[in-house]
Amino acid sequence: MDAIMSLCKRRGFIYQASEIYGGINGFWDYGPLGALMKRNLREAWWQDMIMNPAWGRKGPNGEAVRCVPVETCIIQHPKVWEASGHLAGFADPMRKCAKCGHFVRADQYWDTLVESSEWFNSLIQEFEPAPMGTQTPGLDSSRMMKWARGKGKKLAPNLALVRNPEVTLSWLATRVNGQPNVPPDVQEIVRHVATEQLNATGLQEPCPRCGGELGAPAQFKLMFETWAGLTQTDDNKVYLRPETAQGIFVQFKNVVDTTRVKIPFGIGNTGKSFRNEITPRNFTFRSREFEQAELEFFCHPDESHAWYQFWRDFRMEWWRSIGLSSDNLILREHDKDELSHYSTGTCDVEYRFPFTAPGYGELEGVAHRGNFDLTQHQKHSGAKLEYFDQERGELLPNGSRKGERYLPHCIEPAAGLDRGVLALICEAYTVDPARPSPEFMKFHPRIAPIKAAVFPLVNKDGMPEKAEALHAELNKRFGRQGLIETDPKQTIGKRYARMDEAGCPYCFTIDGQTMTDQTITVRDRDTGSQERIAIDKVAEFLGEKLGE
RNA sequence: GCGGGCGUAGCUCAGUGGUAGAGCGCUACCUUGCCAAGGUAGAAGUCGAGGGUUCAAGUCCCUUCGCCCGCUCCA
Repeated sequence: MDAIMSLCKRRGFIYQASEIYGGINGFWDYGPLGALMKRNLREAWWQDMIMNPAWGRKGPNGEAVRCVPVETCIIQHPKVWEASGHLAGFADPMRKCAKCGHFVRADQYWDTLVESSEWFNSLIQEFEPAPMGTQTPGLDSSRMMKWARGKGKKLAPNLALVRNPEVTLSWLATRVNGQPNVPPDVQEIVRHVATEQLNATGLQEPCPRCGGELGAPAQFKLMFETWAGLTQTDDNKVYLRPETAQGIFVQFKNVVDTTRVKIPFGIGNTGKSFRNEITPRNFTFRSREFEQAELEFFCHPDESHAWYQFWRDFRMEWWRSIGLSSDNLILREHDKDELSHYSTGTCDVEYRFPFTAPGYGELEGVAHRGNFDLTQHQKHSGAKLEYFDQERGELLPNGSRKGERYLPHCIEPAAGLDRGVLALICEAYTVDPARPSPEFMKFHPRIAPIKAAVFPLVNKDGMPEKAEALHAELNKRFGRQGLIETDPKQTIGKRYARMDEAGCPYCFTIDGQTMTDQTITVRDRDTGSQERIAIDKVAEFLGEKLGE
């Protein structure tokens, strides 16, 4: 991975954001080649999902797949995120241990303690089992003292009971003798052993890991906040979207009402999203600002599972078609218990990145979302989002249908473009020590930022002029798709090697023979092999390779 | 947030408290007739940042930022 990151920097694929200021955690910029490559990926998605969805295939309903685009705002009405569940889901109250910095979800505190706290499970064995019909375990202060000085010291060094057993245990006699009829339960006992100075601090709750006292629950803000308006008041608070999908759901009705689309159809949206990841890591894989390419495909509930399978299979095939062809790419269906209650299927397209291996990292999620989102927005906004399907319902005497009103179900293939670029880079990166240029990038021609290069074999004898003419011709025809390079300087091997490292699939070289018979050599990046073709067939050759 | 590692030229990395280095790459010229060939010259550095110790700090100490790894988290 280090070698890949180093190449990314060296050749201008990916830079650290704000690098001259020391960088900023969780943000990355694309250099010239990276920006071209990402554009190629976005463009491929756009072509194959919006302009010519699923390569013109028929869907499970037997008709061509129809999709339209939208481009929605990063900032939406705050209620959008309330309705979608992000505001609640993205802000789990967490408690932080003052001693070791460990985080615990406040709502799962006791479960976490019982399930995963070593010291708690050790300490509890020092209690006598509670007699039948009571909540009170038998307590023995000398056993607890012994535990505090032995096991406790190792397992829970910051627990009050361990730091100061005499003081901490002093409550015990008072408490038990004072209220013999209301014996303490386990939670109360735990609070007491975490409390050194009852009068000063009140009862405390211990960290499941080290026993130190936990702070009050604090909101974890996973959404970026800002203010729409000049004053930073709660009234003006807005959020940067954590996913592009909600913009689609919110505009669903408008698209239906204004563009003559008919169910089933999809709405696509690409753009930046933002999440305050707790731990941005693994190069660009988990960034705080990232770009998504999402399609929300709306269909009748009865057809939804068939469409789910359709998109799941197509998306897998699509990633393969642009270069992720090895078995590093897998499709993982979520288990039944992993599914949301409204979903009948979700899968991830996953790639085995060098930093996840032997595991996999998610590239794209294909989710059956049911009508969850439209239901939520209908409820929160009060707007009617139902679709009136004139092709369904019982057959009327006049031959038309009565129609059916329903909330469509939705299949969501949601791809991460930055993760896509990263996977394509990892997949393309190849080292072959047998080659003169051992390090090279095997990009699919459709994705490659540099599409071709034209070289004079040597910089004299009319070759550079000839090369310049061919370069101009190719550039005119293919320059919109990507870079067409040319370079008359230095030895041919060096120029080939440079192109290999940038992932340029084809080099066309003018040599002495060109002068006499009007042929040039084509060098294939992956094999290094060469063939001669006529100079006036070069554009045709390249067009074919680029999939025109 | 914790623990570990790292941070010196575009890249990979040397550098013992005492003048800032190498290889590759890059630029120019020469040479060059198919795979990072050779020669000559050149440009390129806030030694991550800030503070401290010292006559003197890339080197020692403290703080901080970033990257990588392991925990933790991941709707």
